[in-house]
This record gives sequence, structure tokens and C-alpha cells, in this order.
Amino acid sequence: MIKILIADDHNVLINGLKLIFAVRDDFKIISVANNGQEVIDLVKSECPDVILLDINMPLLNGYQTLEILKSDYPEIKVIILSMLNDKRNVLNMLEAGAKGYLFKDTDDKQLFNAIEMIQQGGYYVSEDLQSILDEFLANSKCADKKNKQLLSSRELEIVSLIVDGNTNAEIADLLFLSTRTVDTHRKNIFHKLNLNNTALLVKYALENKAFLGLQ
Amino acid sequence: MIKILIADDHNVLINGLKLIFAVRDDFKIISVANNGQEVIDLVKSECPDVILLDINMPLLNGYQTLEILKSDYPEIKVIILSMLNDKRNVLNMLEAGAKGYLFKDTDDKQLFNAIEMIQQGGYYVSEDLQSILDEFLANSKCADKKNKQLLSSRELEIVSLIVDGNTNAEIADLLFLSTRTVDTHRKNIFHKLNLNNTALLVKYALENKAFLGLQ
DNA sequence: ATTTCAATACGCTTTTTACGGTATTTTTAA
DNA sequence: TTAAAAATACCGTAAAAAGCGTATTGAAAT
Repeated sequence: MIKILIADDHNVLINGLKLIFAVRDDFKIISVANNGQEVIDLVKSECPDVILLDINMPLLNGYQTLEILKSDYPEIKVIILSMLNDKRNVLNMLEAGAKGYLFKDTDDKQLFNAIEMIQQGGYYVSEDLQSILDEFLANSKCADKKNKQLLSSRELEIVSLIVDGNTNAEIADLLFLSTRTVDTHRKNIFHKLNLNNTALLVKYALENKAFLGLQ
Repeated sequence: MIKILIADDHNVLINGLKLIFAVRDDFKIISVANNGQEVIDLVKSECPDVILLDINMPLLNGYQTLEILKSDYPEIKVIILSMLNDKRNVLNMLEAGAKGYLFKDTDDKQLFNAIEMIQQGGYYVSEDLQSILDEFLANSKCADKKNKQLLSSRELEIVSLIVDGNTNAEIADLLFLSTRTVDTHRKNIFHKLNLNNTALLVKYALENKAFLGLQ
């Protein structure tokens, strides 16, 4: 019997998953959470074997939740259930310790399959992502974990203000800094993220909210 | 018997909905579609009463699909099932002719309720959106439908290139235009959308992909 | 047939960003 | 306790964007 915890803020999806799992008596959904905070609250008492984790959730998103789980409950296996088909997202989640990454358009059999394989210690991703998983597994041997917390909290604060349309002067006013300081932060952010203009920064920020800890 | 068509590219959600509706013999899911094109292909032969429509779908998104449905099958009632809680999105879909807007975190009863009310000719939205619906209903009396196709196709082309990080000079090169022309387009876009810098434009574009016809 | 709109392009000015630095202080980690 | 990283601030220049315009052409609509 594999004990499963589901975390997603969309109840229709949760209800769907409940009914999908109802036909299997070797899987049991022991609890559901609507956000990451609920996951953290529940794991201690419920001791799930596997967590099906959404990325976009209120309070504590999937990435943040995964980081906490990996440090406090490293034996729990986490499968990401997401609709984001973005290479960076998938790699980020694998690097954060997810054992699987499935799109929400997955079918029942694939879901069952993934859980079984991961419970046995393997990895499992949707077909399209196999090459990303291979890349991750190849790199993980070299054991160079680089991109941990790429941006500082001050930098994140500034990214968020840029995304909201503020100029350096406005940001300086809001944070009681010199415009020069904001300018330097902006330059450092560009350098760290390997970007060269505001449009790309905003795009990057919106596509990586979860990993940047924005919103 | 209310005949329902479900359109969503996430099969887990579709499976969930199927099972949710299985307990009701006055509702029948007569078909499912994974994208807007399938919806258009199916409505002719299947004649659904109500369509549950996702916004983010490949090939033809929910907004585009709704526009086609409203012109070719105005009697079919459309309920948006989305996870976008953004005022502009909700208003856009209502203005395009949707009769309901539910979040994917809705529960079974609310879903049944919505379908029944809408089938009887009413509107139904998730609780949080009631004020937006009221605003829409108030404005729709004045019958001034303004924001139809706000941006021209050339302007959309330029928005998309801006979002990808191109400068005016680069865009001019790509489109064989003068930098001045691109500059004018950019100014016109800002004016039409009531924005004043690139960061806000990129944010707006990414949050309104469906309505802008991007990607 | 005429108005409207989209697409094109230019002029001028100011603001903002981008990119190359350097440098001090404070915080954090080894 | 010493080195590294983060936060702060400045200097200068060039490029780009933003904010005012105006104007011509061609297509579409009325």
C-alpha cells in the first residue's frame, strides 16, 4: 500500500485524482492539501510515501514546499504535477529533489506507472521531458550544484518592483536608496541571470515566479 | 438532460470532471476536447447545451474558441473553467460572451449549480468575481462595446518581438522597417493599452496572451 | 466619394537604461 | 578571524526608450 498525499489548489483536479485512485487498492490517498503550508502541516502526522505536488499554489508554492520537504523529510518522494512545460522549470524541480515531473494532461496509467517506478527508487517524467531528465542525471554525477539562490533577497525585491513597472528612480524612492545603488543591483541581476534588458528580465521573472520566490 | 462538452488540455482534470458528473443523471458529458479546434469540430455533430471551456489550450485558445462559438453557435452556453483570477481576464471572457466563470478550485455543487443557473438563462461566477460580473452587467446595458481588437496585427507582431527582448532597432531589422516606424508603433501600443514602459508591456502581454493572440 | 484607420516615417527633447568601471561598509560563512 | 558575499554608492558614456509632435500613403468601410 503506497500512501499518497495530493497538493493542488484546484479542487476539481483533486476530486478527479481521488476518483482515479479509487480503482486501485494498492494506492491510498491519505490526505489532500490546497497549498504548500498545508502539505508541511500534514506530512508529520500523515507520513505519506509519495506527494503529488502542484507548483502554483498560494501561501507556499511547490518549489518552496519541495525545498522544505527535502531538508526535513528527505525520504518522502515528490512528483510534480504541473502544466508548465518549460525546461528551466523541470530542471529546477529535479535539482530541488523531485523524483518525477508529469503534466496535468497525463493519463491514469502513466500516473500509476510513475508512482510505482518512483516508489521503487527511480525517476519518471512525461515523454517530452526524457531528454531533460537525461541531462539532469548526467549533470548530477558531476555533483556541481551551482544555481542555488541565484538572486539575493534585495535583488528579488528590486526585480519585483521592476516587474511592476517602476523606474530606477522610483525604486530608489521606495527603498530609500540612491538611484546608483538600484542601478548597480539591476546590473548585477542582469549579469547573474545572463540577461541584457528589462523585457527579458520581466519575462524571466514571470516565468520563474516560483523559483524566484515572487508574489 | 443537459448535454455538456468539456474542453481542457489536462486529462487528469477531464477524468475528474467525468467522474464528478457520473453521479448526475440529468447532466451528460457528450464529448471532450483537448483544444479549441476540437471544440469547433465537435459542436456541429454533438450539439451540446453547455461547454465547459478552459482558456489555456493549444491550437486555438479558449478566447479564440469562444469568439467563433458566439458567432456560429450563439445559443450554446459557455462556462469558463480557469485558474486565472485576473479581473481583465474575467471581463474579457464575459464580454466575449461567456455566461459563467469558475476557478478550477470550484467544488462539485458549485459546478452543478452554475450549469443549472446558466442553462436557465442566467449568469454564474465564483464568489470572488461577483463584483466583476456586476460591473459587466451594468456596463453591458450602456451597450458600448469598445475594446474589440485593441491592437492591430502589426502591433501584435511588434509586442511579441518586444517580449522576446528585441530593441526597436532589432525589430526594425527583422521587419524591414525604419526604427522610427517601430518607435511609432511602440508609442501607439502604449497609448492603446494605457501603459508607459516596457516592463509593464511585457507583463501585460504575458498575462493576456490569449486575448492578444500571442504564442 | 470621403472619412477612418493602419502602416509607414521623421524631428526634437528628456528620461531611463545599459555597460564599463571602482569602492566602502556590513553581513555571513568558513 | 578572516575571507567571501551582499548591500551600498559613485563616475562616465552610449544606447535606448519615452513623450511631445507631424505627415504621407494605401486600404477598408460607409
